[in-house]
Amino acid sequence: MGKEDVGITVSKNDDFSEWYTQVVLKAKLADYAPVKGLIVLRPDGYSIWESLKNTFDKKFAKNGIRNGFLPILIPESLLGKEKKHFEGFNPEVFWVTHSGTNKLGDRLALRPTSETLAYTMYAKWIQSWRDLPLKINFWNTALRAEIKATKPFLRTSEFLWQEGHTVHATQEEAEKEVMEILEIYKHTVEDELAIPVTTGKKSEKEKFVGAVHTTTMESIMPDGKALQMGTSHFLGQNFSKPFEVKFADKDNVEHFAWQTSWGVSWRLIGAMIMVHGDDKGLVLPPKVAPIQVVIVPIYKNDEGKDKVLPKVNEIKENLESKDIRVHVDDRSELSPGYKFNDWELKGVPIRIEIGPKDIEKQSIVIAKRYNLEKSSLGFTEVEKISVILDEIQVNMLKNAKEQAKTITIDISDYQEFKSKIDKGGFFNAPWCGKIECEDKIKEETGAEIRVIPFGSENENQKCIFCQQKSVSVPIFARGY
RNA sequence: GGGAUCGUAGUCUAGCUUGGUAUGAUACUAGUCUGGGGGACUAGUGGUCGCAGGUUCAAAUCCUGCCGGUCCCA
Repeated sequence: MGKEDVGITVSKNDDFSEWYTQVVLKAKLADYAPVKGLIVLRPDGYSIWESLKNTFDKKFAKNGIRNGFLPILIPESLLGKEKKHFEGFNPEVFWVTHSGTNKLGDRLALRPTSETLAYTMYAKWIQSWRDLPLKINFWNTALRAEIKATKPFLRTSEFLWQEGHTVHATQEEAEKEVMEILEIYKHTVEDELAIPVTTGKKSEKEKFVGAVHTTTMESIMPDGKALQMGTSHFLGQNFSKPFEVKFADKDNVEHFAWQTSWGVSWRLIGAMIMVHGDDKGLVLPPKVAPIQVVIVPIYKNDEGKDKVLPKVNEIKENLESKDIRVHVDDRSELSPGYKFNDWELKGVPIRIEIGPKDIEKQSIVIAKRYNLEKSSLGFTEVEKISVILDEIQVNMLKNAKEQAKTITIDISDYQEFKSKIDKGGFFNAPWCGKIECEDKIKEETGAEIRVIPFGSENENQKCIFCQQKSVSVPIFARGY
């Protein structure tokens, strides 16, 4: 492998798809498993997931949500209990048909999602209004067969996610929960991953099968395609009726409960790679970076080593005492230049260089990954690094917002829309609310309604397709 | 769902048309010199040529099926 093969060999602009795959593999976030459509998450990838998980757990807990765990197998009879829901998932369900050599009577599904199983249990656990609300979140994996067009983190047959399932006594309370979750999602993605999102509702056509309505957060990727970052569904009584999730109210009258479900997956990691990465590789937001600061010591001989290393360790301990995740790259067989490139490929937010010259000058060299800027910092100013990490986090979100803005387009002329769609982007286009127009637009342009942003209701414009009075201005885009 | 294309050491690759037991680079190991942006030299290690059948005296090479990767169109 020559110099040109160690790092990323294509430019993000020239071949986005290839670039993405190389970043995932070469930054060692994940690798392909022996079975088609499945990937193995490596420690650096899993660490990012764990970081997100920790943040979500804290926020969920504040909302009164606790974690539980569901088994992976669901009997066919249960899965089929809510008919629409079943039809929606059926093509991509993996089935277990045998135990050893014995054929099973009732096939078992590898969960594509757990509504049916969770609500079977909920029906047993809920009798009275005193049992409500019931709010449980499950960290697990879901399995949905992806036969073609698989992509690490974005389209895989098994993916890590969380699915939350709540039960409420009233519709209002359930709808409020849906929105609170969406807010948690939005803030977590923006604050931790530095990715701006647009929140709103899915159209009838695009909503979760089985939901009354689906709220979503969508982001635009640098190649102009939209990515669904997470959804929060209001299920109404669509599941509580077939699954008999009932409770006796204060007046002792039995009611079907109101439910929600919601989830985000490791797709968020894919989004982070796409939004922030560059031609040198991954760029990690400090908050989720497994290593936030890497120190590369530089010396020529033992004499230099004796001068440099004590300072390196001192700075390392100093930073660790401030809860900064630090790593010293003391590999002796590699040149400093190699290490610089290596850590840039892996996306570490800050690199510190300390060599004999720095010892003399009583300063260190700092290189920021996200903008590749180098500067120096006096020994006495080392504690500023935690502030710099915060600045990087903020600036990354700011940059991502600007990037998103440049590929978001207000449009009202259909011909113009058609001519521009191939380049990708978020298109804000007025719509009459009819599924016929939505279908036609998708058929002719490949673009679908990704999200009807909150507050985009608008009756003063004309539908971009049929020219009739608009009801809202959704975001149309081609998606992942 | 339809089509195309690829698979040889950790990685990239030559060889395949015209069958004769695999080429080079890099990585890896050891040593010496090096070290502030992908270092140099020397000596080594590493391969059931994706898998399974078939044709043949002989298969990386020809044939069939399967597995896996990638891309294009619906």
